[in-house]
Amino acid sequence: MQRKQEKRTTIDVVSRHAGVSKTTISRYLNGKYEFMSEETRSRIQASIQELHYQPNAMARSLKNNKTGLIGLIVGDITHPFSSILVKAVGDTCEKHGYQVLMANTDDDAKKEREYITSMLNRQVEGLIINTAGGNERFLAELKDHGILMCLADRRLPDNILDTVTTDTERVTTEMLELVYQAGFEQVAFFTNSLHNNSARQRRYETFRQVTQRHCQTLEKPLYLIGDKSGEQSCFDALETLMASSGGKKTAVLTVNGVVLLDLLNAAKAHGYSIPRDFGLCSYDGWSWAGIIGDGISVITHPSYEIGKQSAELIIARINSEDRDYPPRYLEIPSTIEIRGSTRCDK
Amino acid sequence: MQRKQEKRTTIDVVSRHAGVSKTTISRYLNGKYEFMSEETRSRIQASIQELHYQPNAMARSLKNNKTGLIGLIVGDITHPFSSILVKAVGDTCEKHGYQVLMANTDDDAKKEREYITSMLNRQVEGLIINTAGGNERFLAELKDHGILMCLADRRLPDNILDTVTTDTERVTTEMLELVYQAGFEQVAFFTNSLHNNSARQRRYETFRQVTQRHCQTLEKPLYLIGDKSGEQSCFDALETLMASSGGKKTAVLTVNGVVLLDLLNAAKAHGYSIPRDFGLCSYDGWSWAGIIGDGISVITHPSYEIGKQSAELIIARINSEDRDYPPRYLEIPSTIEIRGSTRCDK
DNA sequence: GTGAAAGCGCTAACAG
DNA sequence: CTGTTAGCGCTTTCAC
Repeated sequence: MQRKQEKRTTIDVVSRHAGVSKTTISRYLNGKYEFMSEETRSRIQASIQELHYQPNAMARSLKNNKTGLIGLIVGDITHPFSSILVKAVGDTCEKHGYQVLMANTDDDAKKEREYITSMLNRQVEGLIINTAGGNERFLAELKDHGILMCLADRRLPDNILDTVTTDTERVTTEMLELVYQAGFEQVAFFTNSLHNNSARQRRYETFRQVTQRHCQTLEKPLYLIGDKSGEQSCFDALETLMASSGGKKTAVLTVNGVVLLDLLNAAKAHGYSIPRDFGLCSYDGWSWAGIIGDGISVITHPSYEIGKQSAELIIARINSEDRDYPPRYLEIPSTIEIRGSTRCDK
Repeated sequence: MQRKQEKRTTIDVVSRHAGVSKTTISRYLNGKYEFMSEETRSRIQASIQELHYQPNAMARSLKNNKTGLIGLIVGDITHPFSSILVKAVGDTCEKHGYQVLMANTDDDAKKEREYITSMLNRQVEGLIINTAGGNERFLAELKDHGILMCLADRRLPDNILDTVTTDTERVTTEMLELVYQAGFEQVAFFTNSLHNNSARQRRYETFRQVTQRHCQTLEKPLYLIGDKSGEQSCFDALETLMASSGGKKTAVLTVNGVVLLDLLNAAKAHGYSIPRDFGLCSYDGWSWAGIIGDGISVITHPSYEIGKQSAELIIARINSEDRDYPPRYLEIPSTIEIRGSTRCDK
């Protein structure tokens, strides 16, 4: 048994086996049955079955200039948002006969550029990008070269590309208003680095605006938590916050599930109880948010829908006659779930 | 601006621009600098830069019969295990110059077959499969056709393929012994369907053996929770268990994080407190397990390592001279974290 | 209805 | 050192 490379059967072998030309086989493969007799057709079918023939997709792509491949670039596949996005994109692409080439950038702009380039060399027909940020110029150039792209979740200034994101401003405002209504007098914002991350920036910016309207007296509304060693810096930040709260009913909004987890650990370490010592709400409605204490109030990201719509947008553009129509911009609604963590007992 | 398809520059254009033949360009691309003068070399370099030339990877693959593509099939990308696996495979493949074609099967054997076939048509050089189960024959046939595969986490009978999994038997035994030592008198196993899932089967089988050794008196040690509507059936199962516990100190082992979450919800609904009313431990050391109550004792799956080793195995086989060497079988150690949920106060 | 032949973009003998 | 030539496996005119 020394097959090693075991060459797959090619169209040539099949054509010989069926006693017709490659052309006819090709026609058969592409469903152009009107160009052959009933008999030829069934003979070809038999040969293909017998030889277990499977056309080489690479060769096909080369000729057709159509690979049926869509590139998906995510910042952090480990994050639940990304994995749901991946699933949605996969499901949607499959429905349209596309397959997904995926890469994880660890939110590194350089890696992002490398993967995009590599995928383009593989002739992906379009790209769905959850961009790490910092590649504005690069992406703009690609667009000028006629590369088809759709941004998922994170935007670019001026929305020069198809974009699917959420109604962050609306849902953030609503959540904060609910917290104030519940009786909290001040709210702090815990986040990791805002650098190059348009989603977090939008969250913070809205927070800032709402906070201003409510005549915030809190001396330090923003707490930056290190991206990596979140636990310790979160522990310290919480201490600072509680020390300076001046007896006012205070709540915290965490920018995502990761920071939320850091904060919960910090609270536990400090011996704080929620919502007795401080109120809490967060983005990212991860499954466990409902069973911590009396439940954490959350803003849930429509991850699946973002992925689905991103795929639909890019496929629509690929299949469109005029691929240069103006960029589409979609905002998918997030949802709010109010639970025990934002109850305020005066 | 009506570029539409905007053809990319090809090797032909570059060769003309640089005033040399395609062959020389090709040599340049493949780093065979010894075959050209210093001058030619720099001229080519200049042309490539100027024209922004990027070789077409498809065409290259077709010629070389080497795509640099590895297929990754996961059962459920939404599950943290899978997303970490994907990350590990991606990282490792990148290190070796491979790229990942990924697909999610929803643990559906038919989808699995379809995706595998489609990937093979795209000439992936090897496959890493977290198999849904039920495709034993299909996979065995592929192997006979010389297809290179590595199984991740879930095994096949007889280990006919390269496989990377965990030392489930050891770690399960150890965890259960710790629970008995802590003072619990009986342990029940909560799981979703064992059908076609070798990982769950191994967990249950080990549980069963350990339970027998401890002269289990519990009338019903196994509780099957529906795969989908887990909450309700878990609620009922918990009720049954508590009703039949006969005053004995009882603990529960849940087969994964999903069932654990269902059980926690059920316990909350019933008003049970852990570990006062029953002890609890689980597979899947998800981040939140540490902050529920006094922490949940968990068995942590070495997901990243499984992915990494799977990729290493398949790449090793691809690059090997004799690709037919016997299958490798790797067991990566899981780890145990004991927390408050398995404390037993008599 | 069917096939011969050219070619997608690249690589690899083989000659010079 | 460099170029000519013949394909990789498939699709597509164009002719019979």
